[in-house]
Amino acid sequence: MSHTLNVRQAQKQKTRRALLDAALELLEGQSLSSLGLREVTRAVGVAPTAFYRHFRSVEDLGVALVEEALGSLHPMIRTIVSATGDGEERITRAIELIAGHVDAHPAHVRFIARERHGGVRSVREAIRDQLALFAEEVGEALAEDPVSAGWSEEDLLMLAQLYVDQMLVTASLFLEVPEGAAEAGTRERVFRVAARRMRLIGIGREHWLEGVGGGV
Amino acid sequence: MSHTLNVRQAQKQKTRRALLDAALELLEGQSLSSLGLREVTRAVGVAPTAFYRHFRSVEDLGVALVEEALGSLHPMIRTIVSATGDGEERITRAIELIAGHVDAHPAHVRFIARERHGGVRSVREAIRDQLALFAEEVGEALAEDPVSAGWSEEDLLMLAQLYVDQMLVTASLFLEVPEGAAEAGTRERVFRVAARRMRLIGIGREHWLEGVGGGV
DNA sequence: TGTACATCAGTGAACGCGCGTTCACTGATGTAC
DNA sequence: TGTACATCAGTGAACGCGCGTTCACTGATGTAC
Repeated sequence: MSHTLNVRQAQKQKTRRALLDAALELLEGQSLSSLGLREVTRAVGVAPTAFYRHFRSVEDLGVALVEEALGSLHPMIRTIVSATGDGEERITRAIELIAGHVDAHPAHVRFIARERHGGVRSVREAIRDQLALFAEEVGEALAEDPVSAGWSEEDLLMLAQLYVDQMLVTASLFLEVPEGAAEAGTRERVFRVAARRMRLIGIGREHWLEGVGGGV
Repeated sequence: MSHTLNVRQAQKQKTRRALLDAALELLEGQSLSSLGLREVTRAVGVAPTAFYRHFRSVEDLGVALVEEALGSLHPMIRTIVSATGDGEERITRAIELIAGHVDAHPAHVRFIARERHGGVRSVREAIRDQLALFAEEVGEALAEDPVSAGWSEEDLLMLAQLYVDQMLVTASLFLEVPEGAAEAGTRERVFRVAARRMRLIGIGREHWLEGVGGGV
């Protein structure tokens, strides 16, 4: 037993976590490309130089945050796509899950929405790649649904990407809901608009093959 | 005639334009929240202090860029929504217009995609407000289409927002198409995926009232 | 048209400040015997 | 268990640099007479 309860490694992990958490919090009010190394270490309470024991640069830390933020999203997607029930039930359940996820991890959602098109290339690419994996996974789940009988691979992937996109759009709409007295009303409105969008896409899905099946 | 050909004003406008153009170019590789005032003036070739003759701050310049970038988008949207022809023709034409817009104003498209969820509140709000106006306008245009007979105000606005969103998503996909030999193929693929998405939404639109009209 | 004064876009020096990175270090934790 | 040495996460001083902002200025353009 050489590495059980290694105090040194445990402490290092703790500092690393603190750096990631502090960065995520600081990023609620700015973009990654303007986040400073000293800003992060100051928030944690360690010397600036300690940063280099964990990350090469702030950009590097950003890539680590992508893994974390999209990692927390992954199980939710699996739950949504594997849900049973009729269309309307599934839509309601999916949006509830999204709203719950935004409540649980608002900083993760904000980070992904902001940096998906943000100013740091490596972070953009990491997000793009992860979302492509999500879409593939959703595509595979869709393929097993009887509604998808007769769909081409390409059409399924298109639909999957649309769903993943909608999920992010919906999540970032919930993020903008202000806290306070009027919150409930706005939140309800976001919920209804999101449900309508999902419903319209679902209807398009049901009738997709009607226009294609003709004498081609 | 007191203000015809005012040389002073013309010169001032020219410098202002140069500042906006330089900023837009610098923003291809970073976010507004990390863009420096000195960086912009250096690119233009004026003293840092000259900046203050035109903008209070970089944030202020950012808001001006929103007006400009979304201003260039506005006529395109009007053209798309007022187009005639059958569904498939209109989709093709719309995507061609979007691709053409991205070619003509890549920096505008990038700026909006990046700062829509970026780190500067006033710029986010300016973009949100302008896009809400676009959606309203598209909603009004949709209302006049016979296909929209029987649609509620709320449903029309939802569809309009979905179209505006898709337009931006499509534009930012074209933006990512690399230049060079393989460009044509990737561009073609973006075109096809975008067309499929529009088609699916269009099909959802055609059958929207079928599920609602029941005995409720 | 000519002159005397006003305006104001752009200048350039100066400021205090926080930045990222380097370096040799310290001292607690880990390891070998 | 005790001792002697190795490892390495975190320190703190120091660096050169570019930042945003202030200020009094200059000199071309505009205006009044």
